Amino acid sequence: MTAERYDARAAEPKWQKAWDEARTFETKNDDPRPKYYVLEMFPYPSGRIHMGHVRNYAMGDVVARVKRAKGFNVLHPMGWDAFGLPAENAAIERKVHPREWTYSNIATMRGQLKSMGLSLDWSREIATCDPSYYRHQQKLFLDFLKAGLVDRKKSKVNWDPVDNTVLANEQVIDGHGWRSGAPVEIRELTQWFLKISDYSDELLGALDHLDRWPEKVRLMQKNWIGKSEGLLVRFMLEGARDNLSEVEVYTTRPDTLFGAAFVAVAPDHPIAQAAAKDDKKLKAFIEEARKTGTSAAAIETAEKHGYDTGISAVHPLDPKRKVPVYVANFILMDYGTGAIFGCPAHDQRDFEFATKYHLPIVRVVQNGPEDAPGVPLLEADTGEDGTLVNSEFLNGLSVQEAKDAVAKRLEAASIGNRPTGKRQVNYRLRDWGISRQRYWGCPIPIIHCEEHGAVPVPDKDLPVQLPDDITFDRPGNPLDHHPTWKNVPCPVCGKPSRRETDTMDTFVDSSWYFARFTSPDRTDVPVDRKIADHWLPVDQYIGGIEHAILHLLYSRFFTRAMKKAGYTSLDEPFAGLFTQGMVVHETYRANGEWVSPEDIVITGEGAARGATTKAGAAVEIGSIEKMSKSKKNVVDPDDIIARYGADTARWFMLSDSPPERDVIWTESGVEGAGRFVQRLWRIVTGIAALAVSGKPAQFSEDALALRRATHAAIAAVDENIEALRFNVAVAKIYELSNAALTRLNSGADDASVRWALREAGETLVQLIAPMMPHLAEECWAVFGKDTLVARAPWPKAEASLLVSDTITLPVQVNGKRRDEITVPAAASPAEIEEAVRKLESVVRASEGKPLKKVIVVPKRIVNVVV
RNA sequence: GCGGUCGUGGCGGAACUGGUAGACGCAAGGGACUUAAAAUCCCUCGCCCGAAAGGGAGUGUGGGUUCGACUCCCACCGACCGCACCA
Repeated sequence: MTAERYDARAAEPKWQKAWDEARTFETKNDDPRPKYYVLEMFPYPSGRIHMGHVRNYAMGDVVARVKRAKGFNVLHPMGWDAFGLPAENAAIERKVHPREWTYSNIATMRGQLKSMGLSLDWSREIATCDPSYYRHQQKLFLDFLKAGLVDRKKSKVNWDPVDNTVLANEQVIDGHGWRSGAPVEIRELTQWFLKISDYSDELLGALDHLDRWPEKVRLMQKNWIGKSEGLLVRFMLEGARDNLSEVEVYTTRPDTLFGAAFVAVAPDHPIAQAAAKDDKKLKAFIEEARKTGTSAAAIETAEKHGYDTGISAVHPLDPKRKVPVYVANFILMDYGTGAIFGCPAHDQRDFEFATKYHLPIVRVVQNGPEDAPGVPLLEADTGEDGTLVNSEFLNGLSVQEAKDAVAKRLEAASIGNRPTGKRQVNYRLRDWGISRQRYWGCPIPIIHCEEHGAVPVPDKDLPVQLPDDITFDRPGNPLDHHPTWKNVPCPVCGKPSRRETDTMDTFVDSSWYFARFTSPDRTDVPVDRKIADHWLPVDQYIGGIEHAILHLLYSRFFTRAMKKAGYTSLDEPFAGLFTQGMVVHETYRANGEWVSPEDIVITGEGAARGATTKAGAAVEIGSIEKMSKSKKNVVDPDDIIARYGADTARWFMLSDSPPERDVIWTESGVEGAGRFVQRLWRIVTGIAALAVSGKPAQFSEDALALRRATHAAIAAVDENIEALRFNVAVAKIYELSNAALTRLNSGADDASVRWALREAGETLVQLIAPMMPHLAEECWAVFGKDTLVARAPWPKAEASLLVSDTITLPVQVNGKRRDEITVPAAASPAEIEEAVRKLESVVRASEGKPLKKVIVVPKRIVNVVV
């Protein structure tokens, strides 16, 4: 047996070179085998890869390698989500050109990814900041424009005052910019929009068929789209100026119409605006409401305020009833009609409002005697179970019946030739504003002419390239400050015109890259339709949960838009989605300063667990958090790869924690993974040293036991990898390696044992190959193979070795395990019962009393009831 | 507030559709080898009683269904995540 240690540092580059030279992972589009497209979310080239990338790409690589071994033609590409703000920040802070900064980061990170030994087809690499990519994106934009999927409109936008740009609704989190974290302000700008809301219902409905997506993500998207079914209701007004004779409200609870206590409109509603013309107080109120609408702090504490306009609204079901019209700060102008009727008894906001302004609170839905009309409500009753009361012709109906009855009655009634009510479905999802006032993004290919308006850049002039000579010496968009770039003739009339200086939201870049990977060599079109239709959808997409809404929803829309524009034939880009957890690490502080894990020593365990710095100072162990530079709890993949090798890093990322949960990075965990690499190496070199001849006709009992372990491991590892339960697959590999090592250490005089050991060894190598590919190749060579294990077919479990002649069943007495019994596998339940009744432990436990019942569950368990 | 996910040893976690709870790894303890250390190998390792054999309770808490519950149902407690004036 060799005592040499496995040298990852020497072996890993060697095998990476071997794969490269054999073009092992380059994929041909015309390969006749069934296709399988594995994709991990491509990285932003921030500078260096982090452990999260290692985990993400290790998982994807396991899937890619296993599918390849199973005979699929696997597409597993990599690229760069390369436009974005950090490049501009680097330009400002360090005077580096965004392009230079980005490409140098890409070079570094490409090198790091290559050192991981991922089975990627690098010949398909793309970077979204490259004109060879974004020219097609500009073409797509223009085709979407033709297809009626683009809109240009003035709108209130979320303005990020730190990044100096517009954000989509999805990019505002708790009133703060998703990247800068700055409180978002509201501004009015003319913006380009992609009409994602045209697809609201389809994007919602199709979620039901995405059965290989996490339930959680589907639910988040469903809530985001926010479908509601309701009724538009017209209220006639008395006392409004500017000929505003009515207000239309939107409601999902028309059944509660007889509980209406007021009508409220948004501060920006025309009625509010008109009323404010000769009401200074109202004007001030509206100003105030606007302010609180934008400041993030106010949103949290937001108290409901209203202003009585003095206008009356006539109840549409009973003209004798009149309710006051308020302007209220909690009404949103861009949802529904910007106006509501308030029913305090059955809506919590309306309840608070009515309480504050002493408006009547009348219950109209009753569910049980405790809801009697005389009993005052302490809060709104928002339940939809119950029966209508106090509601004239609706009395006695259920909520659903009443909704229908009101809708029918109002649809039939009309004022001025228009029906008083109209059913309407509303969505929370708004159109996707894609204009960004930034330099480092895809230019929007439009030229503004005074005469001809927004004119598309002709195809022959694409791409509209970003100019290189730009400066970042003043705030705002460098494209707008550029002396010449934006001055171009109108494509229609040739008169001096102005180029659009906004660039596209970078989420546009990532909304179709998966399609571009299918034919990245086509310079003439964004995608080759036939090839894209062949490869798409992505069979397995893997990435972080943080993209549950933004990226995934945009991509689903974009895929439909591409279909409409004639580029592909599919609706859904990702058939299978897996969201992996983060890599987290303990945090440490000494004297109020964050301390890096490298600089501390852990002492004790359990409650006594503590830490000191290497210099001996007391260290406070903090919470476990996502690795971040600011908390110094970062472990650099390069260091780990240099010290242990890529295989160890990959193995550790796949072990222990379920892939969808966070994994805690620990020093001892990596060491354990490193030990396993050496142990496997010893097992393999030990087995390889044994003399083996042909497959024996007879196996000894020991040999057979090992063979059973081998084939059970194949079955279990396969099953768990298919289900993406990498941690369990790893455990099953440990079991087989333990069995093999034990066998090896207790001697192998028997030829059939040696054969079984050899089988176990080779199987082990194949099973680890998707996770630790370099070690596997080295071991494969030790076994004398002159082929790559990366090209070897996936092992198959022999069915005959997965079953045995006898089985051991646990025996319970009254549900407690008391004994076990070994019976022939073919034994009938009656025979088993017979044998169990005679068991000494059963006789003892029953104390001579007759057995009430014996339950035999075939192949599982026997339970005796005494 | 609404919606969701999850609570299992010192730690990460496993347990197929209701059928031996704690696989596997980490940490810990003991031993072998060594001049010594590292590496490696062997043994022990959830809790309580017991020298052992064996026994008892046990998967956040309380109840229920079942021959049998980590798994299903009800209520509660806790952690995490998402949404949050969407009419």
